[in-house]
Amino acid sequence: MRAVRYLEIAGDLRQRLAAGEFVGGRLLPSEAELSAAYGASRVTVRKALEELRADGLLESRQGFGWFVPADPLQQSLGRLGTIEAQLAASGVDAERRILDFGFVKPPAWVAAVLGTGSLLRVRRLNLADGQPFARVTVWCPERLGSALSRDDVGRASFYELLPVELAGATQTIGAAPAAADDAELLGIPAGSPVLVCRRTTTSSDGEAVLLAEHIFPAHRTEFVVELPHAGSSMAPEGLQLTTGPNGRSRPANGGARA
Amino acid sequence: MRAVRYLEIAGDLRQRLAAGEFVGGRLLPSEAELSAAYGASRVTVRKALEELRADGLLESRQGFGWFVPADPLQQSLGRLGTIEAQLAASGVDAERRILDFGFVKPPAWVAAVLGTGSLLRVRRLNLADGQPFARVTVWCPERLGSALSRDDVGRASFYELLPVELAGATQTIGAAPAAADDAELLGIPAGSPVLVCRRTTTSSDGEAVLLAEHIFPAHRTEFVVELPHAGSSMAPEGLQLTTGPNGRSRPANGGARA
DNA sequence: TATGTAGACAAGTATAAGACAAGTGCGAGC
DNA sequence: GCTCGCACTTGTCTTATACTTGTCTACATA
Repeated sequence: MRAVRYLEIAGDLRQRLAAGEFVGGRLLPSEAELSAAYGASRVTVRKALEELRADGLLESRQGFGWFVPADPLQQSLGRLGTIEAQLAASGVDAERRILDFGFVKPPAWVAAVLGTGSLLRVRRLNLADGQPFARVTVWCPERLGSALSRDDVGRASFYELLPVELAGATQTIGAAPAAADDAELLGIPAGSPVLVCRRTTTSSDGEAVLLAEHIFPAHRTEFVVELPHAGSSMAPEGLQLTTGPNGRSRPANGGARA
Repeated sequence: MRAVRYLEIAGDLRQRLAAGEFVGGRLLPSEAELSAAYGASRVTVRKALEELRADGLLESRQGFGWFVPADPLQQSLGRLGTIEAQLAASGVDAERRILDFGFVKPPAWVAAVLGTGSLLRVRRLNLADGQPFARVTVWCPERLGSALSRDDVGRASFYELLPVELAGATQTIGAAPAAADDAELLGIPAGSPVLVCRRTTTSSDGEAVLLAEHIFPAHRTEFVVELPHAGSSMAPEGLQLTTGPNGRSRPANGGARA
């Protein structure tokens, strides 16, 4: 089993961080010192440090050093409001930038919902006030999507465009490490957490007609559910918690980083 | 009947993978090493590896190596049901292991909701069929919590225990990298994504009486929302998307390296 | 034809060693 | 008070070697 040096060092530093060795506003040893201590080059040590930075465990300032951030990843919670209200209040324009528009063969998990036929796939980046806000992929059967142009999907929502009556939807909310391309589009480090929301919309005749995947950067986004009556169950009404079938021990992101 | 070499190798690798020989954020032996070990050419070994890649068991990156993917398939979509129903149906026992029970001064974000007075804090680990399932922290005002014993909270839920009438709740669903201690409890690597659900429950007289934080490993958990009518908005009914104040400066170039 | 072997090459990654620019902290000197 | 320079830091780049996967061709064998 091969080992990767910088991941080893990152793991060791992670342990030392968890042990509280560096807390208290103190700086870590300099890259040069760490390099000597671990017997690795500065490039390698740096990669390990970048790894921890991507996890929000460390920060650095040029000319100063590496340190444990004062508030490691909390915040961004607290003040709440609807997205529409926020956007309207601050007068920002919600731009939709189409990244990709075309008919493709769906991957397995999409085919399981919409069928294996050719599907219209639209990938776009939603911007709020110029800031990337969400990476969206919409899948739609060719039968319905063939009437749509690239300009259509940039102007209006699929709900308004599709010539079918929509009945209901099922939405799943999960989390995952950001893929490299999504991370770049959203302006976040690869591997940092993103909220993944997949919604299957069905028409009034019970057929799945739309599958949308929204990917939000976790540090800027969260969902809020208002529950008029608190149920006795752990999961609130309207929400169902599902567990995956596997107890697979999730490996460290050996390659998930890039 | 002639044996097909690359299928033999694939089968052997499958066993070794199932035995957990390679998990853990490390790399498999290189194709050259496997080639020597199995006495087969690199092309043959490669075909075996590709076989496992097709099954989602392995991934590779050019110049890096083969590794067990961070995301063990999606699935778990489709099969829906409440957590209670699922647990009951599969006959697993949902154990609650109390980690911590005591009165403490709340951190700022809790004090903002429940006040700055001393609070009962219960930290526990929820297990489903022996597997860690969620790390839960419950905060409760001393006035209400002083009547509860450690055994009480291990046996029943707070909803059943509190002598007040509960009116409603607000739940936020977000994602974050796992803290080191949570990661250890849940059996996942530190920094990997977790779903963070915080629910504030209010009594019938409008006072916040309970604050619960559930932390789920993202790769095993996702929320499902059933939406009878599809709204025209991007965010489904009952869900509001909120953006944080975003004062936090994320590392500008964290993982932006391609 | 299907399968396997052997080899070569391109492209990407890991690591080392070094150089330089730019930012920070601090003390000497004014 | 103030500026200046020095020491030290991170940020970024180059050069180089070794190793890895990705892809291809040529050939052997049943």
